[in-house]
Amino acid sequence: MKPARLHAPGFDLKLTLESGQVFNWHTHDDGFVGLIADRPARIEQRDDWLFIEGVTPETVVHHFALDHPMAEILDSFPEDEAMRAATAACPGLRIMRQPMWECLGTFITSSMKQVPHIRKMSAAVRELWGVGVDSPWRPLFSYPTPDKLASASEADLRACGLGFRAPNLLGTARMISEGSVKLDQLASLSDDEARAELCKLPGVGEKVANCVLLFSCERMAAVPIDVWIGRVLREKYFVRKRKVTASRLRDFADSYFGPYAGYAQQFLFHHARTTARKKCRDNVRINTSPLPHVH
DNA sequence: CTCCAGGTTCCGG
DNA sequence: CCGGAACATGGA
Repeated sequence: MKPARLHAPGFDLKLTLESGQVFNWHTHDDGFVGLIADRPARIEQRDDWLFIEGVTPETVVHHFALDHPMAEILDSFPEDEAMRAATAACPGLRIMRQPMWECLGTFITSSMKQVPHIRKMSAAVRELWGVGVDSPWRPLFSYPTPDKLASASEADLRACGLGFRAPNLLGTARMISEGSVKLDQLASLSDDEARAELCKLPGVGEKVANCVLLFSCERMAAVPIDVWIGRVLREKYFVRKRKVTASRLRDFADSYFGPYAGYAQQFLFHHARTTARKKCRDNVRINTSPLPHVH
């Protein structure tokens, strides 16, 4: 496929790929390499232009949701200080359109893990049971199908470092494989119905279900509430309130942020994480600075 | 060595 | 309904 160029003003490839919604892209020189629908792709951004190899620009537009109405989305957010700071910090961040099964599988393994760990576990699962895809840039592996994964053993998955998540991923793969939950039927359900259906799967609770709805089902109102978002909501919207329960947070998130609440969540999430990392670096600097000697 | 990480599930008030 | 605890693993 011929290399192509795509004008993508207001889009930030690096920010989008490193915002914790997707775990299977690799840096390659000044660009990124990964699979889109099992086709190897290399994308590099220079200013407002994307340089694309391996797939069509149309594929990139769809996968990275370059067609999302960002002006309308930003306009729909509530006006408060936390949202203003978060949106200002995240220009160009898009919520991608991921394949459902892969999104579900990786987020099942995400519980109590940091992003780099999730990437590592996911890579191990791909390399053991996925299909190797020829790529000019680096070896790539598709995410194994439910059928393929269903044939693995729990011990196999534990060997990938999944720990207690192994039986969850395995059990979910088996249920999808048997057809007791049908992912391709979710589209016809309401948000609540689809969420309930996903929650039938082992290892899938509200948070993971909402990740799947938001990142792979175009349900822009779905708000995954993890520890980070929980912290942000408590600090910014429940100031000095005692004992804000999880269901209270969920009700608030569902009613306050509007039709694109999932986008609001992703901006708040990324902003919280980046400012926390900065704070962490500052602390390290302070702690490692030489102590004054007292004689 | 200790602490905690994009949670879920089960159990006892 | 709500709070606690167990659940593996690895990196800081």
